[in-house]
Amino acid sequence: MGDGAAEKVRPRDRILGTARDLFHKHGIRGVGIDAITEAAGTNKMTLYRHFDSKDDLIIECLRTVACDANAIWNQFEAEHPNDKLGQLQAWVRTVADGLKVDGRGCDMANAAVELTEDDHPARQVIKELKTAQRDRLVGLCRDAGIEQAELLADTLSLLLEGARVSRQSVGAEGPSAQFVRMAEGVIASFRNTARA
Amino acid sequence: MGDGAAEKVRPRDRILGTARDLFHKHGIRGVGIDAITEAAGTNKMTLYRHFDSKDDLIIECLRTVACDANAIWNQFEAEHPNDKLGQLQAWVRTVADGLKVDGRGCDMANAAVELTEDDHPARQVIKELKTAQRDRLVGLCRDAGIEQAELLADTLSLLLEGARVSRQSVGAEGPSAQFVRMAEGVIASFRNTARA
DNA sequence: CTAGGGTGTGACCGGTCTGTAACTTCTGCC
DNA sequence: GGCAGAAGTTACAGACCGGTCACACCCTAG
Repeated sequence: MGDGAAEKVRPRDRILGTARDLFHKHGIRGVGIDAITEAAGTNKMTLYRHFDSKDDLIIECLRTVACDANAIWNQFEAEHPNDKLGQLQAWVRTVADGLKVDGRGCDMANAAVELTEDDHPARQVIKELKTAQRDRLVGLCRDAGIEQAELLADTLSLLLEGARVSRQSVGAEGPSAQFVRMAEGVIASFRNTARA
Repeated sequence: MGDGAAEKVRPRDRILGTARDLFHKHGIRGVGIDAITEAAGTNKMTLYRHFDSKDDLIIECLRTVACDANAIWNQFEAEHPNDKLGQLQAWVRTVADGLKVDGRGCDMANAAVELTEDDHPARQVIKELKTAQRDRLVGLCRDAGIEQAELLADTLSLLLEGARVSRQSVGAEGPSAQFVRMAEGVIASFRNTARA
């Protein structure tokens, strides 16, 4: 029931999509393989034919998350061509909207919290993808003409990461509600600092 | 073996201490009751005689974490009497040291990430205790003569929260390494803002 | 000495978890 | 139409989970 047109999607992609959704909502450790296959309208054997293990599925999910994030970055560039500062402001706005809409934070960060084993295969993937995101933000800040681009990018990163986890701890009315004001203030502060 | 003097500690306190330690290291969902009782040198029945359930134990652990945090706050006051700005700087330094030493973040925030059920009994406790911490930081900022005390406190909160989760994602050499510089910069910026 | 409360022991329950095996059914392509 | 490969089904293995039970123990207070 209610499947309809979506049925044409390959089982692998259905599994990937629903797993990502369920992991996001209930946490990685809070979702079992059976729940994923059932929600994806398939079965356990098919899942294990496409993915070596749950860990493999987790990693593949994180990659699609990063892929979607990159698509949004590209959208910023398309909507504000040759306006790096506009792209940075779009980033702030978009990210702040996400904070209001979604109660759970960053899938990568959440995964890092949940998967506590130091040698978990997903850990290096998380580090890799998170670092790529940081690099992209640093590049944007640098292109926007900010002197201390790394420091601004890192500051914005921590503010965002903090806002997302704070939202999960104390809710949307907590400190995370001030994210836009903070981010814009920090950006303005860095733009005025030709001295330093 | 290796117990010795610590044997005089009551089972309840041993359970509480080791549970807190294991939860911190491996995450709440990553530690079973059996692992706790074994590490605490006791057994499951004794645990359940002192705590109604695992959820109850989790909540009690979080309370001791908050209690310890409050003790550190009191220490700041004792070491820098009548010097609110000194207390704020001590907070920054202490918190930054914690970032270097400990690879896992805030137990409350981690618990909020792990316990995804909206009505989980620990969630309201987390919210309550986190709010209390925020209030204390706001009070400190206000007493230090900062005009926009709430905004500064919230900014510092998000920076810290973000630094702790970033450390788990990309390691100690990532953005979290700049926490002190960011925090001091933000504080200085708020002190100079009598205008605004 | 004795009574009683706190503690330890081992078995057990029902449930869930990841992952596998053998077999059947469907689907797309020549 | 028929064939190969993908997908579905059922059952199962082995481990672990939170939680309970009946019972034996020990230590201390009276």
